[in-house]
Amino acid sequence: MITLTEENYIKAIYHLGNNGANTVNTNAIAEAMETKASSVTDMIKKLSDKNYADYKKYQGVTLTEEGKFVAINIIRKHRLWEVFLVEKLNFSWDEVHEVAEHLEHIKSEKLINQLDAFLEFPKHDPHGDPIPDKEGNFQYIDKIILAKSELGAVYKCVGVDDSSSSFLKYLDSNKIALGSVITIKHKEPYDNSIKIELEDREIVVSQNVAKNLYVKKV
Amino acid sequence: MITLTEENYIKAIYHLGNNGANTVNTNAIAEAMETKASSVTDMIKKLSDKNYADYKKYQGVTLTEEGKFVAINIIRKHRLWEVFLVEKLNFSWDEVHEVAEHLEHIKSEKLINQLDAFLEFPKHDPHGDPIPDKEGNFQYIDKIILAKSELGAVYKCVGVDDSSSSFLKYLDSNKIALGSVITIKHKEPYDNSIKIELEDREIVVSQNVAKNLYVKKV
DNA sequence: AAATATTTTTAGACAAATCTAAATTTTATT
DNA sequence: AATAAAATTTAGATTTGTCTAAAAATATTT
Ligand SMILES: [Mn+2]
Ligand SMILES: [Mn+2]
Ligand SMILES: [Mn+2]
Ligand SMILES: [Mn+2]
Repeated sequence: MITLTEENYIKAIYHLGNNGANTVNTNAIAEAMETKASSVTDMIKKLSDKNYADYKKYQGVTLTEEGKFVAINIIRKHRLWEVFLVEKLNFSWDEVHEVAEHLEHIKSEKLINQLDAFLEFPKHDPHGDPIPDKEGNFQYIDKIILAKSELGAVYKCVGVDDSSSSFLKYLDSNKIALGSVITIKHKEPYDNSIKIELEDREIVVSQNVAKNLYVKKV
Repeated sequence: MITLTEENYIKAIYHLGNNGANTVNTNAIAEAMETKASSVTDMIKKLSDKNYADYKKYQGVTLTEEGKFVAINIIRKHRLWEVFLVEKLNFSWDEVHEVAEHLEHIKSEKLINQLDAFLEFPKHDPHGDPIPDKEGNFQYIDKIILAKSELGAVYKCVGVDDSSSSFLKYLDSNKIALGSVITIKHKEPYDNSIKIELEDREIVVSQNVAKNLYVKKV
């Protein structure tokens, strides 16, 4: 039996360690989970005992294959629920994360696989992140951050790195959505802001925005 | 803040006390929750401290108005999720209860109200039980158990008292569903079994079945 | 009404997840 | 290489929900 808390730690370790690739520090986990380092140490030991993580004192932690599988499954559930909330229940993309944070812990294979089918097997969540399939497979999109775009080139918006409500609301108010096609009109060296063309209008976005919006060449 | 465990106790007290009307005993709660009487006493004290229940030592417990409101809200969520699972995710009516037991604790007003709208404001769950609206209002159907039916009269099946998987599967295998119309052909005094006519066929159901199936005169 | 049985509560302990404060190890700086 | 700083772990408490065993209150029999 795996507890809700254990699941949240495993997911945090997975994300912090670049999809389970790198070792993760105690303090990084503590910050992500909004808890204290001592609590993290205790939990890491437990995850290690239960074979979800490899851990050597003072050396950080990595997920085992079993741990990665758990993480991917929670992420699958999280993202499918987000799609459901947006597509079927009229949530906006800045409202879904918090609710999905709870729904992701509901344990029923049938529930999640039927939900997947009901949503017609979506490949991406409302923020552009890939949704793993039943077996845990998923592909990354070949995307870059807007900050690294080339002058004059044409891109499509495909994801966000920052899923905070304030950033998503900023995009909404500027009518930038996933799928929007943009042209790079000017890259300002002084403050790294970027002027982009969007359908009928041109807007200037800050470096901050440019670093958190993923685009793909079209 | 109300915990998941507190919610489950409140719901149990509500159901055991006939929708919050009667006093409920410690042992009855212990049996329903599959826990020990001593644990129940502790929890009752807490619910009383938090003003969800009225409690006098050795005298049993009743829900306060606040407690009843909490109970009705959990029941609303439970039953809406059951409808969702059957209508949208192709669950059968004997599979939904267990999953709904978990989904009922997800805390989001918007989620449940949008789900209600998405399902087009259903009035009954898959077992024929009424679904409270946003304000907590709901009506009972004017129903009786099949055991109390009159010879020769025509009834419609409108609900079940026993939602156990085995009973529901029994009904499925005998093609008895909510909405089925039946005629009472014979009431056997010896073992209280009842012969009923259903569309094209006649079957005999035991007293056990007759006591757990709700019907309404048509 | 006294004795017995049943129900309920209390006392004390335990596991899970957290915290603070102190101790230890590792890393960075002089 | 020694010292200072930062990160991590340990020790000991706390809260929530549970348990067993014993005590107390209530209900049932005789
Ligand atoms: Mn999310
Ligand atoms: Mn979560
Ligand atoms: Mn149910
Ligand atoms: Mn429940």
